[in-house]
Amino acid sequence: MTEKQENILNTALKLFATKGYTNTSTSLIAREAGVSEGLIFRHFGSKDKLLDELVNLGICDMEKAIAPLIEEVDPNKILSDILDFILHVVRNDLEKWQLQMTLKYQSPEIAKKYHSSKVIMQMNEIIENAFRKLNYPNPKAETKLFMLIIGALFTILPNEDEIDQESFINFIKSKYNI
Amino acid sequence: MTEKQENILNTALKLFATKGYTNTSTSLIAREAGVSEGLIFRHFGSKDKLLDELVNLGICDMEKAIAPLIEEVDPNKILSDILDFILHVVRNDLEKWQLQMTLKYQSPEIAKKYHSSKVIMQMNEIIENAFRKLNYPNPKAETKLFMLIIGALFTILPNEDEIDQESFINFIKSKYNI
DNA sequence: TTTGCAAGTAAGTGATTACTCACATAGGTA
DNA sequence: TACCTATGTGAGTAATCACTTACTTGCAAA
Repeated sequence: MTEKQENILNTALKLFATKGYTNTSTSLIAREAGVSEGLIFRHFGSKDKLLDELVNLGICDMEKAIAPLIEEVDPNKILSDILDFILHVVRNDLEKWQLQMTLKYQSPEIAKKYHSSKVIMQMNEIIENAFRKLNYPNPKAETKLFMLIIGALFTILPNEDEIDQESFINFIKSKYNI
Repeated sequence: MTEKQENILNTALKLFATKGYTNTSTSLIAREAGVSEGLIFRHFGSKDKLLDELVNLGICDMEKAIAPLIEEVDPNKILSDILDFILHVVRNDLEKWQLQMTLKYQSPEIAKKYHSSKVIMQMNEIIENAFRKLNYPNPKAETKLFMLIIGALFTILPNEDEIDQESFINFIKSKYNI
């Protein structure tokens, strides 16, 4: 992985996440990344495959992020950690994760691949297990709602100031008694 | 409003909602609507203004939809009716409402206009008032969460079968004791 | 030293984009 | 009848799109 390759990936990630996939041209990516447009196609083949590559990298990041949760036994800590993680991401790593979360509006086919990936299934399992341990009557639906809330947080939190972000996360925690 | 004008509006609404704004060309709209491409610009000026027009019509629909809620006094009925309305929309009028709900991924500027429109503020008020009547300790945050859930439902419900749709809505109702 | 190959570029390609313009057609009014 | 205006069209426009091609450059192995 050369420096220019990384430039392309970082730039594309930023632009896809902020402007959207179809709204971002390959010529703009090249210009912002400081490379010739042809290089994008030399390394990644097509604009589609470039997005695909970013999603794959996102899946890797996701795997690293949930790794500590797999061994965690306290269900309350699991839910709490996830919400803290969201807050951390929105403040520090937004672009990287926003792309994954808004993927369904960028490219439905690639989104499908992502949402049926092993990590997402694993994430589901971890959360469902937590709700089961906590004796929630309907852990499956509870998980679906929790995942829905997490995803939507990425679309509203970035527009709020830090205080509101934190107090809203704390409010959600209180709804789950954590 | 001539028949061809309405064709353009209906077709654009369908395509913007399903394919996305930037992914829908004016030539495709014209072809699907059975009119010449020039007519779109004669009547609406630009692709942007066409979207704007659709959003304005959406705001009108929204006003009609929440009108009955303004006079409703039972807070539980308000929340319940809103969730039922979501279910009804997803099943019968999806395209029309999906555009509004996914607007932030289509055109951030126009989305801003929509989300700061009078109707949305009113909707917020109605829900917040309901939570206040029900003595929820934090009605403002509760409203934000409720709106967040409603918005996100438009992105996940359409992919599920009718039984799952209904049971998930009922699950959410049960979370609010309705 | 020579060879070979990956990295990188500049200048293209045809297709498609949003949009314009000259013109045709109809229906109502003076 | 003559004229006007709104509705509508088809063939354009320049710009931009994703992508290709012919061509360097730099570096490492033979």
